[in-house]
Amino acid sequence: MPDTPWTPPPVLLAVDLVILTLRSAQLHVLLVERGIEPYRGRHALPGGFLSHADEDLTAAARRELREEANLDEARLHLEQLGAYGALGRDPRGRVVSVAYLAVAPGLPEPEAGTDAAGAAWVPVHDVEARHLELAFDHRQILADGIERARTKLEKSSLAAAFCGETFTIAELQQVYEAVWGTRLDPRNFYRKVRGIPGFIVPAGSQRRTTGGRPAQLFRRGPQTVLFPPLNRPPSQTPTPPRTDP
Amino acid sequence: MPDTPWTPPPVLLAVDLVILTLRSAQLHVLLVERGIEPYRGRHALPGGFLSHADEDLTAAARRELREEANLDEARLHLEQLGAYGALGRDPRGRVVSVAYLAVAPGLPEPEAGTDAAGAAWVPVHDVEARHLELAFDHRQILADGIERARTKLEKSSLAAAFCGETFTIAELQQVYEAVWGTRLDPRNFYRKVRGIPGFIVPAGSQRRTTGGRPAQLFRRGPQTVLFPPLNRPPSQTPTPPRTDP
DNA sequence: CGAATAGTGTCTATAAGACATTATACT
DNA sequence: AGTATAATGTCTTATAGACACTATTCG
Repeated sequence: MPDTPWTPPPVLLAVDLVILTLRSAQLHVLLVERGIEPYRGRHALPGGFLSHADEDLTAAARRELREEANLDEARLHLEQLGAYGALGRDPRGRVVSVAYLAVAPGLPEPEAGTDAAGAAWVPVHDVEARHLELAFDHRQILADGIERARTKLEKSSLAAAFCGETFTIAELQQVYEAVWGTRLDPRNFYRKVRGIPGFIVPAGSQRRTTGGRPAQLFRRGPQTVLFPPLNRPPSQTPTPPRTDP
Repeated sequence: MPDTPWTPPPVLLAVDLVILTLRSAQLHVLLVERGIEPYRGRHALPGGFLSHADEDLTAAARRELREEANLDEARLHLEQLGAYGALGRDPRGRVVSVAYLAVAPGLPEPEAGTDAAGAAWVPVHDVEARHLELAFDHRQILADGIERARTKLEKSSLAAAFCGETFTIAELQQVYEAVWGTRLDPRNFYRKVRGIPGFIVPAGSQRRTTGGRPAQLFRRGPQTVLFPPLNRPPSQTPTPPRTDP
């Protein structure tokens, strides 16, 4: 253990975003097409390097959210997924990525002519089924982000982040069904959701019509921790949690 | 969006470890006393900078585990907690720490004269109750590590990592009680644990005596995902999950 | 024997899942 | 009326929690 004046090796830090949303009852992720090498032409998660040494990790994530996805940073959920630092993950050299999970309410297609040009919402199924290959280790990062969302639906109010300011119970159910990939009984779901104190609160007795009886509108309540939890039905292929990126 | 040949700012990467174990039915964490500034004399999580640019994050964590804690890397649980990159967290400059959670079976005091000299097992309660202040943002990292352990006990076989190769049901129960900070009914616990397929398997009909009827010994089974889960009893102070480091 | 710890059983309250019915809008 | 969606109710079954008892070692 030498006492030499030794300087730790600098490493390049990047930020990558898994931005999830619901579009026509399907879970989508925002992907960009890479314009430069490496992986030119390949789809990738939006992200980039820290812009300057005094930029916070979260600030960098929010900046990418704004620049690459044209998303309002304020009104969406953002949490860290973890750091990805495997050796060969970036052919350019030693790059460690800190991945973030963002959840946004259903939004229109990213507009051409904006900074978000080249970005597009892609059904996550297309990636999971390997119809679409991603750059770097982004397939793994996306899988981790989806898995995080799946587990957090159970005990947190994350589902509301997929919805707008107000929403119906049926819309909320669609979130659970799309993210979990299961069908839920509307009657049991209704009873369960309304039985969780502080999860959702009636928003005036508004209504919204699509041909049947108008539905009550709700907004998210003060409670972020759900109790009792909404348990995900056991599936045939339980996704085992990843030990380490 | 300029096209100038711009180089992203390099950042120093460190690794910090939350090493948890059980000593006399109390949850302990391994802390070192800092010998140099900043925070000289203060207790801190074991950790350090990446030793060279070609070192994996996980490899660095394992190296610190070996050097600072003198722990056998092979036989313990290790998982990433996340990256901590707040701006003022290290007075020396721009340092981002990737934190890892390690769980070890009950072990003797770190021996003086080894690399682990200066390290000591400290009851986590002493830190939580602010009887002991930690360096940097290590109090937060520790809190996150404990919270991670608490949640993972429910649906993963992490509890077995606190035990030795073989263990009794009562020992396993002590793990849950110490980490969750609750009392559990031995009879219900026994029934529940044995009812989870693949969690624990009888290890020969060994025994171990402390004055009463000898207990069956078990070892961890093949199943890492627990179903049905062991639910943590609702507490008065539910720890809300942290959004972002 | 009595003390101490291990293991098993039984009852009850509560929650989950399946399923039927009523309510309120639309064309 | 007929159709579509929302909301509520009932029944059955599984699970969680409280609690009593038997079993096997020790001194």
